[in-house]
Amino acid sequence: MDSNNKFINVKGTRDILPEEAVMWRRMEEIIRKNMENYNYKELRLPTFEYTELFRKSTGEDTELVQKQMYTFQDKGGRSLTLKPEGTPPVARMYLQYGLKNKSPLQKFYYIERMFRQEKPQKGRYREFSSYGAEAIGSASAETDAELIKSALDIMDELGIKGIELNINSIGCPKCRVEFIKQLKKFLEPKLDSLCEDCKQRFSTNPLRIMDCKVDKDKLTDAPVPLDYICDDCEMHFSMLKKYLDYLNVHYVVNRKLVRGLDYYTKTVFEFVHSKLGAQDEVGGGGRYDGLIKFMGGEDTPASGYAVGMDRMLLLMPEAPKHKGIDVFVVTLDKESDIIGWKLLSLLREGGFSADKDSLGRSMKAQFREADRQDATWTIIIGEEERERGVVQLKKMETGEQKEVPSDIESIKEEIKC
RNA sequence: GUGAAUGUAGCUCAAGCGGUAAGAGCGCUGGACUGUGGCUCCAGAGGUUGGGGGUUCGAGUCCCCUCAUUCACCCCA
Repeated sequence: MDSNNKFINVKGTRDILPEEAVMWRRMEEIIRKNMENYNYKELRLPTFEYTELFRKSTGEDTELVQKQMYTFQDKGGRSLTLKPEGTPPVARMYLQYGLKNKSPLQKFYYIERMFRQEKPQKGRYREFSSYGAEAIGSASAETDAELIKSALDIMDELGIKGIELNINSIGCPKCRVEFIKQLKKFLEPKLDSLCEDCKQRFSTNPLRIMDCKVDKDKLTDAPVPLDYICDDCEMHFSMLKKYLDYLNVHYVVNRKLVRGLDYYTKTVFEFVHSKLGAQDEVGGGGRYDGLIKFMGGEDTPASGYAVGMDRMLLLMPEAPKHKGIDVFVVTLDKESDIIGWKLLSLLREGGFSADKDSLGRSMKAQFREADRQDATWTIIIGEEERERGVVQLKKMETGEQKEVPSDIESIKEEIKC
């Protein structure tokens, strides 16, 4: 409640009113259609998971786990967390149900609400929606390119222009050891001049220092992962670029791109758009070859991404109008109102969207309502019509009106075209 | 978590240096047109100016606190 003692929505949550809901539905339909064209199967995730799942898989040292999770204890004393991202639950489901046994490559997508307790601002909410895609079982750069292309297809079909794709490779655990050694060597002499966060990261997660905005001037000459990646990773990255070229996908290699979650290996990428302000990332993802094994499964390569739907919505062109209803029934007296009420039900049964006044309003007001509802037809029933067993059928756009027998079949015949 | 800006009708916004029932447009309701929507005209409803405290003869306006929103930092979708 606010201080005016009225109920309002919780900070960081959003109410979606009918006009905007039309946009959301369209977005969801386009996501589903495209992901299924790519043969990804829909998964529906629980709203909350054991806190351990995220602590372990997302990474103890990540910003997300340290300060953004909605964690609570249930009455059984379990520590639970509202899911802040989709990849760990998907990986858990993959393992829990032994899905590798169905086929060595499993491809999933989901459309879900996520929860992170951050200070809200443009494009950043505490409850937000994202869709994601995960391909578990393929080590090929072909799969990375396929994932990237699926996101671009969706944004394209939504009418979003001006998306930029950044890609990079952060190497595998093997080559990262050498890179981190070099990075630390470079940073050590400057350590005192770095910001507080970076001083902390130096020991916990030096990779993250690379995309620090405060210290970026001091880092222009810092080593980047690409300089140290092994032959295998190098090969993977050049294959990725080749596959993207095959698809005519335009990309920028951003050598400083790293991601905030611990499980990424090799390929990382993000989609950005300048219109979004500070939160310019529409979506991002990468390869996470170590995660499945780390979570107790067999050594299984995997790759995936997530896109912020709230942010996509900000980029979508103007809202298509809510479709109007087919028929609005106008009645002029009490007895006609009963007839109209029964007719209304028959129209709905017959597959037409239809409505009538239920507030006892004047005829003029009923017509105004019909207009507001953008009704294609109006059916008028009054004393005269009742006595003669007819109704007036008016086409709202032209104002033409004709008399039709009052049985439902005759009416349906007239309005179906 | 830190910083800045902003809170006036359902929405978008007015209200000189503090000055005497807080206004407009849109929307809503009704009427002009007593059985026909949109256009036009007329009328009406709707506000403790986010909340609390203070200064003052007097506060929407100035000060303090608080809450909310927005944008940015940070981080990410």
